[in-house]
Amino acid sequence: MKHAGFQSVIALQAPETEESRRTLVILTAARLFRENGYERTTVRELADAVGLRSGSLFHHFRNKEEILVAVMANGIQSVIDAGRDLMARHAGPAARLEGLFRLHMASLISGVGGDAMHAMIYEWRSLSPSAREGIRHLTDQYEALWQQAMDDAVACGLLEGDAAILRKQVLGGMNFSVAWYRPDGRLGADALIDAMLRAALPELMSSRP
Amino acid sequence: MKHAGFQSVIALQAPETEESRRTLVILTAARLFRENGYERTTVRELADAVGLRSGSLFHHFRNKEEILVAVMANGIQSVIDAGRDLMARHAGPAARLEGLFRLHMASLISGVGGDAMHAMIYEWRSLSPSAREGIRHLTDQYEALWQQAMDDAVACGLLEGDAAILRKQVLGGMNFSVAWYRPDGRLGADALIDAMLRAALPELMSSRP
DNA sequence: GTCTATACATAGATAGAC
DNA sequence: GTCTATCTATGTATAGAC
Repeated sequence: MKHAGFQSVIALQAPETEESRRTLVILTAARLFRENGYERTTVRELADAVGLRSGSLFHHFRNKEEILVAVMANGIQSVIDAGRDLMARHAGPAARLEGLFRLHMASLISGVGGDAMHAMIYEWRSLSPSAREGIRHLTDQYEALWQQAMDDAVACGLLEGDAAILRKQVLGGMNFSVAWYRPDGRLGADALIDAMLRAALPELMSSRP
Repeated sequence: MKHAGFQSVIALQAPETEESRRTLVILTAARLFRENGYERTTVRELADAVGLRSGSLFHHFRNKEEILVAVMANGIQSVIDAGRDLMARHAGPAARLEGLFRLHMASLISGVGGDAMHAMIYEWRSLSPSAREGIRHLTDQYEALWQQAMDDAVACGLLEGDAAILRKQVLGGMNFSVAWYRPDGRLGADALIDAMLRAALPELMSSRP
């Protein structure tokens, strides 16, 4: 089969910039990693899924690990950005905590963001020590947002206990939902987020119906 | 290097039954899977770690997946057994919930049980559909224990909300601790379990110091 | 920037001697 | 029950033409 000719036609219709092609690979990789896991996803499968031959991937990425790093960095960075925006728009500890919670759950459930979060949760052991350090730097920033919100909530009496452990428990409970939540199950996305919020942080909801 | 002679000496000192050798492989595999992940652990590494040549493993297990299944089934079964024993010894919803919580955390933190739990959490996607079904049958039994305790706690007013979601949130928060807990960190094992219990189920602790 | 072709390593698994 | 030896397949990554 001739692939070059096919590619030319596509190029005429929608010229791909270097950046958009790279992004397509990253988003597709995130989806495949979620479906089959990083180790069981081959570069050939990924190449097929984006309409390339396997060798061509290595023009965009030095190796397979660099793709995983890009998937993770891409995903966590967008949640950090949204989280900072949220912290800037809301002042009270209750509103901030609830906002971060809903943002995190929405990221996990949504297709694009969820794929990247899934990789963050399940595939970090496949990173080399140096790559792990780079991703760690990003997750630290995200956790700092949560830590601040938790500290404020404890300081004003909204929550009780060890703020760091509370943060771990709440985030862990959310993250694990990627292992069991099914969009076609008993709860839809919105109902799930509400129910999870009530379960994890009932203090936030006690003044509501 | 001659291996047969070495094996003979060992056999004279400590004759290994079929069962104990199989158990050694399972426990060693659990540890290696935790350290390096199932996909990145080779049958050669596992064989080396138990003092065998790679081909010999396939006398005890049909294939690599069967080892993973044995690791998981072994681990979850021991927690189920301990959980049922606990439910039989305690009657009240509060004592049962706290008991299940401490049992689960202790299993996660302990070396042997923790390795198997780690595999349950991280490697279930490496199972074939049929193997996944078999393991699912076991996890269903374990979750049923929790569901019963949660239902009772909600029924008697100890907890509020959706019992199934509460269970998912609490178990998820615990399970995720394998990703961040370090025994040499700020909290020792006992302090961690107490802090996690306060964070996840503060209702159980409100009547205590 | 993509393709074709392939190098090179390593994986899981098997056969048969002992 | 374990070893030695090996098959076979599949993986990542590279080289060079276009």
